[in-house]
Amino acid sequence: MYVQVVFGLPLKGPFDYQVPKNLKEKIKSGKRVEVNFRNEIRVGYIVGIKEKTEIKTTKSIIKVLDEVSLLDKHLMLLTKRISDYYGCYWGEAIEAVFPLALRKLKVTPYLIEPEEKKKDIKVETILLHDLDGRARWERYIYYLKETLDKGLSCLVLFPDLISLVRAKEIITDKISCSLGILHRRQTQQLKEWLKIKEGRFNVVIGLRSAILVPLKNLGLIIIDEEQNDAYKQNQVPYYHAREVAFMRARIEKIKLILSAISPSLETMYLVRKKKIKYEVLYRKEPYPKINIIDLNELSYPFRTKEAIPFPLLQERIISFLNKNAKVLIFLNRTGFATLVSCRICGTVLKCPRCNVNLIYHLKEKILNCHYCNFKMLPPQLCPQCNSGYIRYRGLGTEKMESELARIFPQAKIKRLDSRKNSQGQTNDKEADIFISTQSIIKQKDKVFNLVIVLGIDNVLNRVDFRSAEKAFVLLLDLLTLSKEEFFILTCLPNHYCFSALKQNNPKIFFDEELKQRRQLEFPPYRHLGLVKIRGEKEKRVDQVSKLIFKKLSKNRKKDIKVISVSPSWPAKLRGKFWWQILCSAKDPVALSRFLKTNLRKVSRSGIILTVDIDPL
DNA sequence: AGCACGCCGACT
DNA sequence: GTCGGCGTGCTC
Repeated sequence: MYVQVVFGLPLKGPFDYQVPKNLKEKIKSGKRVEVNFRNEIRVGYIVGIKEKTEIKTTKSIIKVLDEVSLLDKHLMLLTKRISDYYGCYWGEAIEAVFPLALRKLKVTPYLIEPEEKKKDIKVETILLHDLDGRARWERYIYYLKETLDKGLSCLVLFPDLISLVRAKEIITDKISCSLGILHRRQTQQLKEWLKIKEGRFNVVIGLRSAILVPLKNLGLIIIDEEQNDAYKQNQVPYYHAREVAFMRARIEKIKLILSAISPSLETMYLVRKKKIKYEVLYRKEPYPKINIIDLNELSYPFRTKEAIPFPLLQERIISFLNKNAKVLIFLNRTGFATLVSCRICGTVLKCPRCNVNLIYHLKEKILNCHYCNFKMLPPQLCPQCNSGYIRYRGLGTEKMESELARIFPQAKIKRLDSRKNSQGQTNDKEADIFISTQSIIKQKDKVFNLVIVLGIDNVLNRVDFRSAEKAFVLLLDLLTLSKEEFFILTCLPNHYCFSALKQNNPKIFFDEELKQRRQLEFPPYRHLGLVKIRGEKEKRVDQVSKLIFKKLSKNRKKDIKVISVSPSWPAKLRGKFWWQILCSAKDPVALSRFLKTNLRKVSRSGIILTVDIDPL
């Protein structure tokens, strides 16, 4: 008797191992085994059992690590699908299911598992378009109760810890159930995971990786804020939890609910094709008055990016301050100055490892790289020409804070930085003017009478086909935090993002954006595959990238497009040079298969290659 | 991924 | 002659 074993390594397998007589009873697909692989003791995952093998010299299994199979047939199939879709190896996808402790040689005890129940569920996918921002919970509770009443269990995913903590409170308060919580940073992760495996919970909530929990008798999956980038895994297997949720719902034949204030184009496309149901939850409170300010019409100093056009807004801010109302100034850039340069020779201070502009932070009095976190003291003299005239230009939230303090000395001003926000601290409710970056959006309990959006053009002007989508998500999120008045300052006042917002009609945005995506043949009409090439030697990375591009172009099959080869942004990161090759196809499985077979034989010394299907 | 094997240039 | 960079192939 032999078992087929895969490993959490980029290897095509499976590998056959002999089963000693005394272990035969314990063998089951989905259990982990201790084996010798290349003279190393490793954890392997059993994916099959067979009587014979063509391999001449097989080794024996050393130990079976689990008393019960940790991957049932549903999860086994799911990991296979993930590996086909994202072009990783099966073992890598299987490993993503396990908490860190179980990827090592840790023994698990005998667990009593729940019996399989018959599922009496309407198999469907629904998008809840939550324009209110808070209305979704009523629907969540309805669907959760419906599923629990049928004796089935539910899995609910949230994009970040703040939402997860809030969800725990709401569910504990509104629903009688046994609630399990799973995320990668918790201390009791293994314990909780094994409890879930034992069927001790009928509702499990978690972050991205929870989409792979071994929860039996699943009847419902909910993905909260489905458009959130946090659902995309940024390491192998690069999966997106929403996509995996579709796969899992299909395998388990269950209900899937997606929700968003501003849904992803991928999901909206499925709504338009009538593949999923669409339910709009309209805003309960009246909409704020929306003002789009055209910066082109302002006189010189206020038109530039680094000046704050407060003369224009001063009167509005003061009138709100007089009402004792709350003001939010949104600016998506932390730090004080975003451009530090020499007044004499023009040299801009850049990160030595990433070659991007260093940001000056006033509080810590340091220059900081926002990509690799490199830190240095600001030089007194220009490193290029030795002059003593260093200029601090560009606007960050810190400079905004000091400017506001100068203009509105009577107001209490609070700057919310992402570190504080992610801790979930909310003891700063008493300020008049809040200054914040993107991190404010997670704080659904905060509401502002006046919201002023600055620097949205930085998002719109990014070289990224999703830039409009990202800007629109941001604006709709901010709109749900806004009560009375909403200002956007932009040099692009005619952008369809703003028209859709102003007319309270997201359809305008989705129509235009989908039209453009169709013309460009970009997602959601096709799937992208991004090959990233990185290495220490700039010239070599450049050459290899172009070589791979040529090879891919030559070998490409019908339906597959090999679009471009170019340096990434940033082109240099942590001392390594980065290039990328972009490909697209209708069928993601064909795309990853094509890339896998063609990249296997490419020379790779001094070069690291990664493939990301559906990159964000 | 890591490691061994084997090919070819350059150099104590 | 051999040291070593790097392409190729294998791991049950």
